[in-house]
This record gives sequence, structure tokens and C-alpha cells, in this order.
Amino acid sequence: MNPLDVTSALMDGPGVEVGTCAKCGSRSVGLCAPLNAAALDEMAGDSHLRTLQRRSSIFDQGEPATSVFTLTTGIARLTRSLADGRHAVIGFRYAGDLVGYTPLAEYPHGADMLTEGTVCRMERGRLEGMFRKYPLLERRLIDLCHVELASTQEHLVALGRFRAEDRVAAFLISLAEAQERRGNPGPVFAMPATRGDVGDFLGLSVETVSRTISRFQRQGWIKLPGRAAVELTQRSKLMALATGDET
Amino acid sequence: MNPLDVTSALMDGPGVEVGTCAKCGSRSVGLCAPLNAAALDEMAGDSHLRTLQRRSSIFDQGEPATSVFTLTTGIARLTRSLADGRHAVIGFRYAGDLVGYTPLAEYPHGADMLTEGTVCRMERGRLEGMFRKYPLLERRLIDLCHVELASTQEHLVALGRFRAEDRVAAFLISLAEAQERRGNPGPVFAMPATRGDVGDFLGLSVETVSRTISRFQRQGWIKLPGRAAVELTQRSKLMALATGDET
DNA sequence: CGGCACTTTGATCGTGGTCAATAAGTGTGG
DNA sequence: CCACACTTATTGACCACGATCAAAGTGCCG
Repeated sequence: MNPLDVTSALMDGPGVEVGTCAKCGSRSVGLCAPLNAAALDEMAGDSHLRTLQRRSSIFDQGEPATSVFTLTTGIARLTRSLADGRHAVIGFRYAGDLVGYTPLAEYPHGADMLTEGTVCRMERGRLEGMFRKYPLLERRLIDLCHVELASTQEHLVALGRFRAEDRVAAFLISLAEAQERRGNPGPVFAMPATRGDVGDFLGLSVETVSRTISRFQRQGWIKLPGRAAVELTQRSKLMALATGDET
Repeated sequence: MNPLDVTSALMDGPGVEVGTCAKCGSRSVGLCAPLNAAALDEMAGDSHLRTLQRRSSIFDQGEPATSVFTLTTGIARLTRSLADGRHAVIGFRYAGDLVGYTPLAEYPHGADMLTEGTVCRMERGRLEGMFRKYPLLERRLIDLCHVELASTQEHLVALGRFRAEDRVAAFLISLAEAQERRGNPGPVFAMPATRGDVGDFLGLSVETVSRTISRFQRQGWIKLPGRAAVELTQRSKLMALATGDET
């Protein structure tokens, strides 16, 4: 397991049938991964594709949780806000990830787009109806949730016990790993999150994130070949910080 | 939703049949809540009760995840360790809670007892077999997991954005709420966790936890009527800190 | 070009960590 | 029963990490 997973990690394993969602047009890697063609068609029939601009909201914290979404393209940010305006980024989600499923009446967090992208929306009730018909779907949701839980717990350790430098290193590593799992071979990875987003994710101020990234760059551990890109040139150094191997 | 849930919160709702697990002897509030008598019997037949001493381990992080446990009496602590020996407490679990279920090959965290208690062990494979027979069980597991996820995300916000005082206040509130949900009417609650445990849970040092609790006591917000007990005498003050209402 | 959002860097300050010493429980064996 | 060891808690002194405040600097889009 890697440090500080920015996204749910369970990719198709053995025994997973691969199909294509008619609506989404993309190979199903998320919730629908275990479905066959007929089931995929049925899922697609109940769902609606929507294009979203950068920074637009998919749903807000506290809103009635009536829909679930599959992010089909783009990168999203999950946020939790406090009464006084402080807020935290609790995770990032990539194409293929399921967003907004909860058994609670209201979304416990908000979700918005970091890049422009598309989501596939389905009524929560319809999804729950599909569960009865396709038990594999329910199985899949359990697995996805537990993997997400494990990665959230790693994140917890990072916030509770890592220093600023370690957290930023762990973030960069997990960013790279998430994209590698999704087919980007590197060594350059997309980083559409601003310093502020990263700070809100890691419990740090914008300035500390900026200073730490500058330092990594000065040390030759990373390069920033553009506004929204990062290259990890000395990944092992970052990894050492991220895993807490020595100090 | 309350700040910083120390345990999974989904109690029996409408439509939940109530039975008694023959093996555990206790009313089923956790995973088995939706099962009828026959199903409970079958679950009980596949499970084994074990008594555990204080500080003894239920399972270790990294060990093959072959069993799942229902905590039937006592309080447990979930921990995650790093290579260098640092470790964090990622949650506390109470009687009725499911512990150790994961789709991963190895437990992503360890679990040990804070008090003496008993657990009801079942082979993971058998549980998964039960899923096929009793879809309600699978449904229940999804719900439990998502509620746990939401509470872990709250914890994340607390570690990322709360000051030491706020975190300790949030912890005390959630401790009380967890016990109230389980039938302890208060105003005195059990606190078997040491200052060290609390520190590892909140990302603080022992000294900071001790100082903060001392200050709360001096301010008359709490009382400590014994080694492992706490009474919240001015809950609203703690609540204000915990929710981030004003400063 | 101006306006805006984001980033970088510097200076200063405060929260909370670390180190250290003492106190208060808790358990064990003589 | 007390002596002793051991764990846990408390409190103080000091210091460092990272927040905050402030001010340029850098793209980017209308």
C-alpha cells in the first residue's frame, strides 16, 4: 500500500468482465467494472451525462443526497466545510471514480471540478434498485468503499504525524501513482490542484506548500514543466519522506 | 452529524428486524442488525467467541486479513504504524461494532483492546458466503462502511484544520455521543484511553492533551471523577470549539 | 493594456512539540 | 502491609515548525 492515496485504488482484478458504458463511452473502471454488456446498457439507460466547467460544483455539502455520479473525464475535489468558513479538501477523484454515494440523507461533503470534465448522473434510488438485480454491483461498492476507507485512514496518519515536508512528498507520490494506475506512464503528471487546494488537503497554508515545493525543486527532486504539471525526478527521495523511512 | 465521530454511527433504523445473536448473547446492533432469527443462528454457528485482556491485540497491521470480528463487549483501538515507529490511532470501536473487514489481502491497520472484552470471530470467506444468501447483510455492510467513511472524513478535517483545544473538545463530545447512542445516559462517561492514545488519535503530544484537559477542568467545563471517567459539565462550551462556531 | 487569480519569498509571531522533572496511580513480591 | 518498579499524568522551560502578515512577481483572459 502506498502512502496517502488521493483516490480510490481498486482497479479491475482477475475475474472482472470488461465492457464499455454506452452513455459514458469510456471503458468501465469504476463501479460498473464487474457488469456485463446487458447490465451496462441498463445502467446507461438510467443515467445522464453532464459536462461541467472548471470550478463548478457537482453537488454541495448538506444537499439532499438524491443522485450518485461517476466521473467520466476530468478531476474533481471533495471538500468539507465548517461553520466558520474554514474548509478542507478530503480527497481528489479521477475519471472512473464513483462520487456522491452515501446512505445518509445529505451529502456529508461537497464535490466540484478541478478541471472541466463530465459526470454520469444516476438517481440514488435507481442505483439501489440495480443492486437487487446485480449483486456484483453491491459487492463492488463494498470493495470500493473499504479501499477508500483505508486510503482515508492513511491520509489521517499523514495529517496527524507527518511534518509539512513529508505531507507534500506523500501527496506528490500519490498523485503520480493515481495517474499511473490510470495509464499515464509519467514521468510528467497533471497537477490541476492549486497550492491552496493542496494546502487544504494536507492541512497546511498556501505559503508552506509553495515553500516546500520550491525547496524540492531547488534540491532537484522535482521539476515543474508548466502551470499544471509536475515531474518527479528523484522519486526515491520523496518516497523516503512519505513513508517515514529514517529522517 | 456530529464532529469527529469516534465510532461508526449507524444504529438500527426503521425496518430493521431485531434479534439476538446466540453466540454473542447480545442484541445485534452491528453488522447483523438486519438479520432474522434463522440467519442469526447461521451466523452464530460459523463464529467463535473469544475473551481478550486489556492491551491484547485482535489482529495486527499487515497480517493476512482472514477473519472479521464483531466486538461484543469492551472498547478497542484501531492503529496504523509507520516504518519508523510513529503510529496513529485511527479510531475507537465499541460493543456491536464490526472490526477488521477489508477486501484487501492484509489488514491495513491493527486493532487491540483498550479494556478487557470479547470478540466474535468469523472467517472472512464465510462472511462473504453469507452475503450471497442474505443480501441485506451486504447492504448493511455498505451502509456501515459509508458512515465510517464520513466520520473518518470529519476526523480528517479536525486534524487538518483544528487547533489543539478544538480537537480535544471534539474528541470529548464524540466520546459522549458514542456512549449515549449505546445507552449510557451520562453525564459520566468511560474514558479508558490514555492521554497517549488520545494524542495519537488527535495528532497531538501527550503533554498537549494533558495540558488541554487540565485547562478544561480548571475552567469548569469538565470533571474527572476517576481514572478512566470524564463528565462534561459545560458541554456547550466544548461543542462551540468542536464545531468551529466562533473562536 | 488592465484586472485577476495564483505563486513566491521574506519577516515575524505563536502554537504546540520536545526535554526534563515530579507526582500520582497500579501492580508485584517479600 | 509496605517496598519497589513501572506506567501514566502533570507541569514547567525552551525552541522550532509552520501560520500569518505583507509585498512582489507571474501568468492568463477579456
